[in-house]
Amino acid sequence: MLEAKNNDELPAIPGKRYFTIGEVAELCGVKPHVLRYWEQEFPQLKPVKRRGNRRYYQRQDVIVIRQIRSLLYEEGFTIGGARNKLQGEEARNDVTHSQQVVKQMRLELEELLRILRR
Amino acid sequence: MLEAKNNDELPAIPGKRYFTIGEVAELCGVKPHVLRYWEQEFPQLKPVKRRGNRRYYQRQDVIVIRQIRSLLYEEGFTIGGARNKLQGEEARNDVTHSQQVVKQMRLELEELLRILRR
DNA sequence: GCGAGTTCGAATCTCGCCGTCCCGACCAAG
DNA sequence: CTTGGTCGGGACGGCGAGATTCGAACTCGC
Repeated sequence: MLEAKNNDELPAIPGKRYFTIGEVAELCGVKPHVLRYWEQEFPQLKPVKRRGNRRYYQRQDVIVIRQIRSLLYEEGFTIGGARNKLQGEEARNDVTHSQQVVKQMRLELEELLRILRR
Repeated sequence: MLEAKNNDELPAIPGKRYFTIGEVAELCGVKPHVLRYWEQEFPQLKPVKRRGNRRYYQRQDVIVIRQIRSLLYEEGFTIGGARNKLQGEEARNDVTHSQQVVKQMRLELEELLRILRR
């Protein structure tokens, strides 16, 4: 399991469509049971569920989880505060969200560049 | 004692120089023992003390306390989070930073384009 | 300068947020 | 079919953020 880290140090999100809870846990540095708990606390976190109620997270979910993580562990919000903040955050001029998007985009571009150079 | 309220509904700060802890408690809707507790938690909160270690708050202190109150009870920060936010709350020009990032990205994209054209 | 009310700090107590642990059962990939 | 990941749910726990209690020291109106 990943150490508790700054959000910036988390790995790029691989280019696949779906992730299991364990993969997301690795990607976000948050344990699976915490992910299940957050799911109860954040209405905006709703992974697809399939047979046996297994969760399948998409890239967007991973980004949301990283946002939550950042609000809780870096900015120092309570869960309620983070929930409200996320809620009222349809606003795309939110800085941390933009940063996330920009960062993710750059990572993908870099990977693309690597592929192109072969 | 004042009800738990939105910060906006708190009374105006009277035009005097010094306030006792009880007055500040009224003015801010926060109990005296909480004010003493916050004093341990927020280095930026340092009322003058006089004979018998009695606290005398100035208008500036009242304003700081209302900020803390808002961060904790309205925005949903933890004490640590509120402390950091108060701390780093200066000359924080996020907009220019984002612009910086976007500009950097465009440069990278242009380079990518150049590579693709070869 | 007297007495009612306020404030002092330190220690102790409370409560619920935010997980943690454990469980037997279920599921997916090799 | 085996192995290891995942399921929900209930019991458990640390600790963050106050709340309470105390006797003593102080302030202020009269």
